[in-house]
Amino acid sequence: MNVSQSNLNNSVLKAFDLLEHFHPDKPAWGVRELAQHIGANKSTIYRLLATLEHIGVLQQHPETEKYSLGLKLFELGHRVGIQSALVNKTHDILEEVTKEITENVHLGILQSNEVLVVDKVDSPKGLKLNFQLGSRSPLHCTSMGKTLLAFAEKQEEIIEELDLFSKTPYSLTQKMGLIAALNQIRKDGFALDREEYELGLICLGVPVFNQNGKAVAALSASGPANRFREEALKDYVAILQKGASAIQQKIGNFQIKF
Amino acid sequence: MNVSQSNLNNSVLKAFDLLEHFHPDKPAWGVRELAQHIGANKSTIYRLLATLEHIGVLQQHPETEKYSLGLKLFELGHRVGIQSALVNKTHDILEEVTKEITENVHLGILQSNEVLVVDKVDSPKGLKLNFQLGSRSPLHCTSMGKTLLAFAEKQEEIIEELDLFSKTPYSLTQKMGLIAALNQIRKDGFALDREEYELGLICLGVPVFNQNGKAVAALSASGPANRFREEALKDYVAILQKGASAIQQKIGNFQIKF
DNA sequence: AAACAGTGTTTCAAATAATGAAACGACTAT
DNA sequence: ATAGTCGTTTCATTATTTGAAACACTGTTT
Repeated sequence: MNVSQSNLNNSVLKAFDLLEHFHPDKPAWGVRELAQHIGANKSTIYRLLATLEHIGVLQQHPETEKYSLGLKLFELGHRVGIQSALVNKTHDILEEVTKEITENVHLGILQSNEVLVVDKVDSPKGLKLNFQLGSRSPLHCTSMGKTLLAFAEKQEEIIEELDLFSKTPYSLTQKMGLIAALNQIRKDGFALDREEYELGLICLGVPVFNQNGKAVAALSASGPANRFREEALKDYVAILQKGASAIQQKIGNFQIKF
Repeated sequence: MNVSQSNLNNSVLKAFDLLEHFHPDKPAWGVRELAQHIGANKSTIYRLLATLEHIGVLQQHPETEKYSLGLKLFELGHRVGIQSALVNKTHDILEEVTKEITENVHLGILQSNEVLVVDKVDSPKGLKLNFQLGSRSPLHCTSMGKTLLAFAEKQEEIIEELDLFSKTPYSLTQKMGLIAALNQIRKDGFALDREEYELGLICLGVPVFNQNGKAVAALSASGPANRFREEALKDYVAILQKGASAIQQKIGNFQIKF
């Protein structure tokens, strides 16, 4: 029934496929509900959910009886190498950058043709963003995404696979335009996102190189468009680049293994 | 062969059992190595590892070919409810408490008879601790643990299950002594750990109640013993308790579901 | 050079576990 | 009462996982 790939373990694939459905937009599921949504048998889903609940990977709300992601995942997620190899060493730097730039600061890496947010520090000013830790954003319409893409080794390959959808009227939706933008970013050393991802939001990103000169992450600052002063761009870039080199010092030849 | 419980999915249980072996002390495993350690067949472990790698739950080091925890877990771990329901709302408060108390501040919850560290802010002073986010500590010899235990609903039940091992010469290893300490903690409203967990380390913990009056977390400050001033204890407690009530305001009737 | 010890990987019949339609019990609303 | 939910269990059928052995590859030792 399942198009089971080679000799991978089917049950394990199904279990993690299940977990994927627990995202912020729909964090809690009942048995039938989820079975129907996936298009699988209720019994199967019931048993998978029960199994995952039994080991704490899911937790069940005592009243609604719906399942949501459990503390075992919280625990495992914080053991991941990126945490110890990158974030633990560099969080302090992000704090400093945030203090100087007084905007929301994010650290992201390229993964599966998206930006994965691996660390962040909120702006001391009010406005908070919903770029959560562990969340993903598109490459073509974010400052971190464009930065990572501009310095990526397999740039062309990745671009071929991208869906250049229009997130706002300002998003780059044409391959040619995106490539031109990326060339400019490589020259400038930074990427600007003027409301390409969200109206009213401007982000600025710079690459973070490891000591082998490979771009392993992107550092960005984000704030409301009305607070952005064109003439201060140079200063913003300087602060971010100072942070990026500070990170470079700390991480040695760190690299994401893929 | 496996003592498979009721009708839980065996493969899923095995997969997560595998993942448990990737802890900070041994973050990378090869196929045979892990198979031998678990006492399972190489083929089985090989296929499980390959499956988990295929979906990004594990990643393989390009040179050593050993497996370690992957970014998919990072992503899932940060989606967990506790994150959005507790940490996201209260991290700012932890920052403030840290500023005032100028020591390492942790937020922990009771889970599986241990303290699970769900948020932390490092002291502005040098000395950092190795209480990582997502890590677990024993209940009987930590300030957060004793706090949570002192206000736990099923206190007696839990104590019966605890192994009161001696982490340092100061650890409480007798049931009677622990119970007496817990009674005192309930009276005082705070718990002190004087090198019970680690020599040279003193921690102070207070309970965090939700708006239904249930103790859902513990807030603690930790620092080197030689920096601890006996006469400032009241001030420390006051700062922590102020933070705890600020958290109480924010979390409503939040509760861990178990 | 040849034998050896160490990896990870594939094979294939035998053993086991997952599957799903249907029935069940426990609700709630009509 | 009836019909609609829900989660849960049953049991024969089906599909998958299993593991000893063989394989391919590496580097080391004889």
